[in-house]
Amino acid sequence: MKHTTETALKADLFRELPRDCVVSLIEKGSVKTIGRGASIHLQGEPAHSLYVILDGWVKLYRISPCGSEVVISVLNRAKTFGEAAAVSGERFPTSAEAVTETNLLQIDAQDLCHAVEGSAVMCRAVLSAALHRNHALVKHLAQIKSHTGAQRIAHFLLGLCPSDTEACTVVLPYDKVLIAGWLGLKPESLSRAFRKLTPHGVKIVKDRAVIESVERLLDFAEEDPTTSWSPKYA
Amino acid sequence: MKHTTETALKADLFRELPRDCVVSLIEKGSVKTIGRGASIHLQGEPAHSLYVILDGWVKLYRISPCGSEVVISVLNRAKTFGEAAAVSGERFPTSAEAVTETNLLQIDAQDLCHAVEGSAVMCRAVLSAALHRNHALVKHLAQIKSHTGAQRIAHFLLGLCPSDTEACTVVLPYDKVLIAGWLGLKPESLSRAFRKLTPHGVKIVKDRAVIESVERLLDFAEEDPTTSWSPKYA
DNA sequence: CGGGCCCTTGACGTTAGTCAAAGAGCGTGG
DNA sequence: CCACGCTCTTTGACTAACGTCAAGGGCCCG
Repeated sequence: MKHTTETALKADLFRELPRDCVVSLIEKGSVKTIGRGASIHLQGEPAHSLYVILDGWVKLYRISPCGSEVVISVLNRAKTFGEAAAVSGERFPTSAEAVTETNLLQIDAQDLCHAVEGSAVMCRAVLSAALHRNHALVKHLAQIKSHTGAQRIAHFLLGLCPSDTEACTVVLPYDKVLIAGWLGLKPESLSRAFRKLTPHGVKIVKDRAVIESVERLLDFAEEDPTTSWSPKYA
Repeated sequence: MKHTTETALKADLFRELPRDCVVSLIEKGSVKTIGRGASIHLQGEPAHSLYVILDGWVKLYRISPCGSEVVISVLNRAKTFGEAAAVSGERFPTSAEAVTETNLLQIDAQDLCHAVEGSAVMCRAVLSAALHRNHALVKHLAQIKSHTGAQRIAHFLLGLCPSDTEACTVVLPYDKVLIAGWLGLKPESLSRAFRKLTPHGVKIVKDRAVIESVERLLDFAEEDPTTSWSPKYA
């Protein structure tokens, strides 16, 4: 249990809070191990809990009226989800599902509510988490609206690169079906879009991406789609 | 000034709060009238203020690295923006611009911070506003990812309809360039997509949309794009 | 060895963006 | 009052981006 607490303390939601104010909350939670593909909660359900990911990957998604799945967010270790809905007594805006075998810490909404009521810093922490989520959504939305599939992949890969390298090889963190969903593409389109990156110095080998030049990739990622078809740098 | 206060009290952010706790905050704010097309704040600026729209329309948008504008949100009377960034001492995640002549109440971030520190309900209110914004973003993102342009327009129009009618005429709330931006389309595509709604009982006349049957439009809006091209209801 | 599942590829259709042009409203100034 | 210029909107022709359907290869696991 010690280990659980240590991991949970590093969660984005908790890391800036005084330790003692958080530990009691964490220790009220229960740890769950769930298998790949298992559902954690459903969109529209009352938000009975907040979750902290101790290990593994979780996707948040919505099912549209016509039945297709839309990936809203993909989270891993030390990320939390459900906290905003939990404190407000609302319903989950998305469904959540494990995409790998996953260890979760589940904390009761009421416990969180009490903690928030008892402590202004805790309230601020939840607020700050919501703001960051918001910001991430806004950025993602902007990407989807203004970049082509290949450019979105480029951004995705750049996000996986260590910041100070010029050439690097990154491991794709989850399977390509999920990457496609996250980037708003079908798997077939993803596969083709990967190949459009070849002339920009990216090779995909199984679950690895070999990037020749981060700078070159960034140029491509932020290039105006309008200008791309007439490069004539000859 | 009485009138300003009354309008501001109806803002989504304030309406559930005890009146006296809000009035002093509102009265610290200053009213501004700004013209169509004028900038209110820029993305990346420190969030010095929270704004309440007293009258008019405001768009929140981002400029992508390649220079294109992405509309994130379009707001009108009694909506607030900037509050989440203001209380967290962050930077604005978007730029804001008036799309009509607009009256704004501008409230200093520090005043808001003090109010939040002094009152748990106020903190909850900000949190709740952030959550709703979040939810709206998630829904919008899901729409963009899973519906065609014409279907997004259909949803947009349905959102303008009074809830209990079968046939109705709605006025488009702002110009078509902005509607296009909001729905993730170019004006030309919007114009063409409008025409695709004709067989589903929608006519666009100037700035009005005449809807023959709300139910029929809803069917179209939520139909699986896959099945749409072979309806053969003959 | 066989059955899934993931991933890729090809052929084709749909959707939306680009470029160019022209029509419709509207305020201004002659 | 009308001509003019302006912006918003529509249209046409073409292209790029993406989805769909179908097929096949690689891989893991029973």
